[in-house]
Amino acid sequence: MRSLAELSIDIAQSRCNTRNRAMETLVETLYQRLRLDIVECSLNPGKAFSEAGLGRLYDAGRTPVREACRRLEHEGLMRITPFRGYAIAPLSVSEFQDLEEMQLIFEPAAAALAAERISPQEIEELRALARAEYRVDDKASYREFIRANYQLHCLIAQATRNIRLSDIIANIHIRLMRFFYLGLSFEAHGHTLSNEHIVLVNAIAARDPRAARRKAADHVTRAIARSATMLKGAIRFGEAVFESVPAGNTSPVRVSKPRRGK
Amino acid sequence: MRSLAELSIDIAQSRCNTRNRAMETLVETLYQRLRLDIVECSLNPGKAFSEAGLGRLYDAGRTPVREACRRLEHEGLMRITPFRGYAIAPLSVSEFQDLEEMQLIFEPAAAALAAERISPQEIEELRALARAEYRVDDKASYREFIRANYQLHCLIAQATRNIRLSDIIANIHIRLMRFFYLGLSFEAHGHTLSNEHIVLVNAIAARDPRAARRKAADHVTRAIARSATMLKGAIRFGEAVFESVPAGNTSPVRVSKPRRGK
DNA sequence: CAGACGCGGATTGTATACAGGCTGTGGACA
DNA sequence: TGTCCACAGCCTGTATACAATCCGCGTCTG
Repeated sequence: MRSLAELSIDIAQSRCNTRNRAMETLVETLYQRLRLDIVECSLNPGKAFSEAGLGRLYDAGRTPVREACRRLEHEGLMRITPFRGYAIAPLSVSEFQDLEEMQLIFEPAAAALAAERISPQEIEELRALARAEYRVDDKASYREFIRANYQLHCLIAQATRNIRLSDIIANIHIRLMRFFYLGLSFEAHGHTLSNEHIVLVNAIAARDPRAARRKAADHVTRAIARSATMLKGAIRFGEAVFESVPAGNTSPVRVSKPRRGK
Repeated sequence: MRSLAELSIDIAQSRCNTRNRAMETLVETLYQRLRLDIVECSLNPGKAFSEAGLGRLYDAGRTPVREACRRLEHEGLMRITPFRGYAIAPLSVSEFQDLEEMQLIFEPAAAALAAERISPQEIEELRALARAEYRVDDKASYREFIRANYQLHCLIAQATRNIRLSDIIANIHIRLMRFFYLGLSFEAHGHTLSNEHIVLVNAIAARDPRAARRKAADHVTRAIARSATMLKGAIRFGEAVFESVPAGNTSPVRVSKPRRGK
């Protein structure tokens, strides 16, 4: 199994393809680290921060923090309130539903395009990724599976040869990963999903766009159905909080120390 | 006909819905102005700039320029090369094709969703926008039509009630507008498109998702077919340049004054 | 006691100073 | 004459200083 560091690289590599070189500037590294921590939920959704606070946490100045956070905001991972402060973007049921709705639109289309344009070696990579399963009780294998799932879908998106489309799909999956990392399991058994993946990859490998579209649609539809039942138990006040968060730090308002007595 | 100032507001209002208040900070105004100038191509595609140069142009410091440009880069309107400089994102045939491909995926789906969720008064707004036509020889009416077309499609996207999806569709149209502003006309006569819009809006107003999906698909398909023939005359070396650009300023490399003689 | 007002403190927005990187030019050398 | 190397200059990346903004609390007033 791969290490966490490699995972960071994996996620990093498949991000916005428009930027060519990476990991050379402070903003870039900070952005990568923050993104990983947000996606893996080591930074609790909804948690509030100040620029200086984040700077202390990640040992960086305010300027890089600002830039990295601006980028994360644009990707939906962070929320910025002008003159107020920063907060890790909270996870909500409505966001989850929006993302699933988009998946239902994008993924079948992407699969169809990929079936027409994918290269032989990409097909091999896809097959390898589709073989990934996980054991229900093994936390590590589950996290590994989340990564493989992400890579699989990103690879299909890349195979469309439409960079802009690929970026958008990758972003959707990045945002979805937070829900999975927080414990929203894909399902009770690890091989059903794997089977769906294999069927989808087969259709793409056969270069059959119509079949690929249908299989992808089936896959997403079933995933939505599965998560729907799971979400019910996790709803509090219309917002889904999948992990206990210290009450004082959930609100995106100012983080203020008690005023000093005179 | 509305003024240019109002157009600026129109475009501004329908941008990324995640940010609530606008036009209060320097970055925000600078961003809006830059965006408008890029979309309307008063800043030539491909033109290179330095932070200080842009700052002089728009009377702002380097920090706001940086932030605004970063945002524009993320939206595909600007290109940043680390340690090198900034350039207005060039227009390429491949970008145009990518955008159209995405339109073909998103618009029918959005139309179908909108048919289910749109409100009565939004339908009225849609009808008003769909009535817009343009006269072939009237530059002003053409620009007005571009704006109406943009608003129409954005309104449909908003009616999906999926903010993330709506943002993405709006971005696609913003990027497409540059091509139109540069002179890639929609077609020879102004009413064919209007007719397509009216048919589409009718399907949405009838709350018929299947019809809406089909009409939107037809609309986009025809638009692609129309633009395909027009593009042929505008291709130079694989990159489309629809307007004469001073040769010295097109390349995204460093803008450097000739070195001072000793 | 309720509501309005003003001040304090902390935080973000912006400008500016400093450091590091990249490119182009000019000269030295083969 | 062609190639390589080093320096100079400009530019971006980052840190820091100053200004503007907002919130909370205390106080004052009715």
